[in-house]
Amino acid sequence: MRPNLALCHWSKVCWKNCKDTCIMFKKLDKSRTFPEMEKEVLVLWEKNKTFEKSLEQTKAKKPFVFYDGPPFATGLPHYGHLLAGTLKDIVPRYWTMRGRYVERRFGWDCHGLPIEKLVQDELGLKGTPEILNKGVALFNETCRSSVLKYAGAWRTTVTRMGRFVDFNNDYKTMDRTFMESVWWVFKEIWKKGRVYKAHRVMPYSWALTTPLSNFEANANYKDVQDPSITVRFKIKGAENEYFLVWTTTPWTLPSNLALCAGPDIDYVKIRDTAQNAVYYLAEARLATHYKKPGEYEVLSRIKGTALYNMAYEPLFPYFKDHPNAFRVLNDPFVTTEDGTGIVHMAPAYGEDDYRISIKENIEIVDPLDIEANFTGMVPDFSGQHCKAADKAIIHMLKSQGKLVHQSTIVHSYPFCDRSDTPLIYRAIEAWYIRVEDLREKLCASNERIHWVPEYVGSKRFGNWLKEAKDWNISRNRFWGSCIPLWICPACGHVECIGSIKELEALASRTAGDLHKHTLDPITFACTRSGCSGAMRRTPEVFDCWFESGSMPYGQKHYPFENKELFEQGFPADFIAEGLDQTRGWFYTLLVLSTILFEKPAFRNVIVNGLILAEDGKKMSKRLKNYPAPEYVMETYGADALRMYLINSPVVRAEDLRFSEAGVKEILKSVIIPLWNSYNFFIEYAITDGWDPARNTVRSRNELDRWILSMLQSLVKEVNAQMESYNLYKVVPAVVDFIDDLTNWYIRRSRGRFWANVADDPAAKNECHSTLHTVLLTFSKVLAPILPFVSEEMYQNLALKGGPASVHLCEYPMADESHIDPELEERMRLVRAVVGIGNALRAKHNIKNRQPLPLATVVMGQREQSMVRHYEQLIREELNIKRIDWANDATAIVSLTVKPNYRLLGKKFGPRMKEAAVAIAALEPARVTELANGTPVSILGVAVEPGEVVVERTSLTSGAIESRDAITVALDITISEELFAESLALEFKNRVNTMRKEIGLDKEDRIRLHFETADAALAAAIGVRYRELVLSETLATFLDAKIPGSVQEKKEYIINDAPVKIGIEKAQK
RNA sequence: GGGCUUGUAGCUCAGUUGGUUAGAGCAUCGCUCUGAUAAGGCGGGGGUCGGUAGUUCAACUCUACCCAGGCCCA
Repeated sequence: MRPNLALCHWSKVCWKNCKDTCIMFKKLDKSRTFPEMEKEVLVLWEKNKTFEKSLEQTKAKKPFVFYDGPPFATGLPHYGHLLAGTLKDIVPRYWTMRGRYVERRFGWDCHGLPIEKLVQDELGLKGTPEILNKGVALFNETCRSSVLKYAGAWRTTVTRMGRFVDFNNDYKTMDRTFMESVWWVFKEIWKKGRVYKAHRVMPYSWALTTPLSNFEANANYKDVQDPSITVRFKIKGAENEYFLVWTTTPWTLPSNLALCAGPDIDYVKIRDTAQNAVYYLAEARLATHYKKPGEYEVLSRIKGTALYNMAYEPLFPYFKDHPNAFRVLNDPFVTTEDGTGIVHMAPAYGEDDYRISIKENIEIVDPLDIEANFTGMVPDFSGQHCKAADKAIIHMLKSQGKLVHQSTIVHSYPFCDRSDTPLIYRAIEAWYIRVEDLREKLCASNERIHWVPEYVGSKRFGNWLKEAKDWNISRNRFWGSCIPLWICPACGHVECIGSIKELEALASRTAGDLHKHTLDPITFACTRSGCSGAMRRTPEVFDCWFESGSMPYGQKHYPFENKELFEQGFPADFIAEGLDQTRGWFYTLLVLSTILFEKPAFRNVIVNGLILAEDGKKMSKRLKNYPAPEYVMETYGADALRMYLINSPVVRAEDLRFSEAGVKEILKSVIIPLWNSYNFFIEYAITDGWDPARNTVRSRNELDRWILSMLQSLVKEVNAQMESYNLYKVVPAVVDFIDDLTNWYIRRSRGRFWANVADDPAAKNECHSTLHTVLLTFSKVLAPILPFVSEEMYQNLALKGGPASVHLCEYPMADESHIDPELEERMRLVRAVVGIGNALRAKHNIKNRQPLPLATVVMGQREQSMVRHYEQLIREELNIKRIDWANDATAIVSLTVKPNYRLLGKKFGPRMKEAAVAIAALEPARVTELANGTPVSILGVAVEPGEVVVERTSLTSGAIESRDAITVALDITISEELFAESLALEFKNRVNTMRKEIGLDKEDRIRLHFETADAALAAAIGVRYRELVLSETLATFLDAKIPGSVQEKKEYIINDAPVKIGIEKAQK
């Protein structure tokens, strides 16, 4: 890594006697961008097999189990995936460095509607009949070959993000081993008697010939015009009396089997004067149906309960002999918001219809085929599509005098998201897992999970679990794991298969692929003795959430392989997914693990929020309202993107408006300053030929000890936050540390780095050692979050013979012996004093280069004793000749006291206001006493100094400012001498600027020439501060004349006067 | 409609068990520094803490209702 060896600059003073050569650091290439650097690091990892090595070297260590929630690879990864990927990288990297074995297998979700829909489009197949017609084999094989179409692109992007994850040893939900484990899971549940078959009314797409989940049905509501008709049902045994019933789905009327009234609703029996008929309807609905009071006459009033069991004549003859049908039922779901208060029930086509009818022992009838055409059960409309039959049905009712009113209604109606056809609600036979009786156990499992943020687990997820519903696990589709139930058509016996071996034994043949088209042909003799039927598999496939929830078992092919390995590593230590998985993966993992093992499947989970576009809308390719991830990574780098993401509210499950400026900001506030510090160190280490083997770590210098203390405090803090999965608390701590490092430690240490080695080799070694230690440790601290820049730094900073990558290092643990809280406090005070001084200069418009004669610093005795030691430092920072220390500021400031409400509020309670007035009114002498530590009595209660806030206001208009308990006063009188010094410093600044501009190396000696008409300036430079100028500009010669032979000439302005400067490089 | 959640400066966000001058970064304006710099420092302006009502000596914080956004569910 470091090919360039150079002469050891330390050879004269080197106590290790390395004499001729030292290993040098690699000089930084300033033309290289961060993305370019990152790509080189990727090549390095690839070449050195860094990820593989990190696994290898921890193989024997305690596992830290991570489950990767599998994404669909039917599209390219977006920011949501990158965010999840970042979390899934940072935590495992961290624990790897903490010495745990973290297997990371990438997972692919291969089954389900997204891919089926794509393939349907690709093959031009509209619905189930066309798929069956073309052949399930062709369809499924096309799915198989298409599902990983984007896998390559995923791998590229995920790798570019820096994620260490195993793509070679990945898992796919379509793997035969995975699918076999799914069978095992299902059979375990079957054996526990939790599987049952039932009807359920669900949204149904006739175009796709499949039921949809409510969620899918909600995705596409449209305003449509539908018929709105009121029909009359003739009451049995009464002449000319009818129930009035309203519907917007006339096609369900042929399947009508009952009516329903609300038990507590008031109904009226009226005579319709125009039609001369008697009608029953809800009293509350009268006004809607009859505009004028004269149109009807009320005969009697009755409760809904009185209508119960009244029989009526069927509208249509198709099911006239249906048992228990054609009577009025009661249920509180009926409202009087619309219609007539009497609801028509077609049990196959409405959720309430179904529920109430089943309770009343009315079996459903469903005279529609899979494409929703009427079958021969309804001969009048046979072959007509249900929606198309509306007109003919209305026509027939009208001609038979059963239609009372006809109009249309515009309402919001769900459509199939994929085919854009209206959905119908329809009873579908499906397989269920009983979950409702498990609610308590689910909650108990959930108690054992550490959620970040906490509320997602306790509130959102907890509430959901309390109302868990039985789980419909079957889908009438093709490309999925098959439900392993074989049913005998002769006797109805059901056999659940839990492994390939079981199936092969029963079928006396080998079973290959486990997908529908290869599995369904496998039949076997009924296992019930005496039955000669041939058992066939039930046609449904699993809900793919069942597979996702089976992932812990499937990826390990448990229990067929890896039995012990799995059991040791279950539950997983960590998963991370989006908030939208509350009802998805989080739920299915928990349900299955609770049924199987009465445990959660994971111990810790970070839930991330949604990433929106900067305009607050969803990211949309069409709207182009967000920058492409590739562009962001190639412009700012993956490190910047990673840190931006984890420093945002998304890691607390809140939304993030993605902002390119935010990524740039991370670069500016973290990565660039870090890089500059690193560059600073390298420059001087190279200049001095400093060898990291010489690192002493401990230093006598207070500034060194301070930054080392701050470093160890940071390490402690970062570990604490990482251990509790609070990733969002890490970046602010890091940013603070970078500020300490660059704006205090390095700035204050420049002089030491610039000094000659020979002057004090030990001191020089201490500052190199310190900064080296800080940067090397810091690179390890940052490694999980900024894997690239930390690697780049590590490669250059690390000692030979150590781990080959920062990602193979042990994570730093806080060395408490370096932490010195008092030192940290002292430095905080020093920086406060300097801060006030700088603020005063700014306020009075005095440049830092203008030396000032005196600063008076007023602070408490204890604080003063902590800070006085740093007088030299403060003088340099503030460019002040002398500091006077004082602890009584009464001459320059006035004191006012205010109560510390938090403390005194408890003491005074309701008398607080009174007390506040009394405290404010204290006489100056008392205030001073109090400020100096003497308690005072307020309203008869002793008030301690700590219970009040003392505020200082300057008495004079001079340069005085107070913050907290510190007051600084600057003497801003500028003597002729100080002014001359400022001129010299200005000149020095111009020369050094010029040195840089003309490309001189910082060690080059120069011959310096200048010309100016300003006599004071010329005197300051050439005479009074001649030595200062010479040494500060590395000049060997200084003359107030520029000979014509000088090539480099420039003109500058100092204090309004033009100055010409000429520089020649001096011979060594 | 229900559960959860968010609303604080132009933008992105902090804000302890309620405690009185509501903070930071960015942006903006002014000043300034620079022999590590893709830089840095100091200062100014900028807020009825989504709204209303209540509890309290005291509310950004607690309660109720309302408004707006989000996720999940119906």
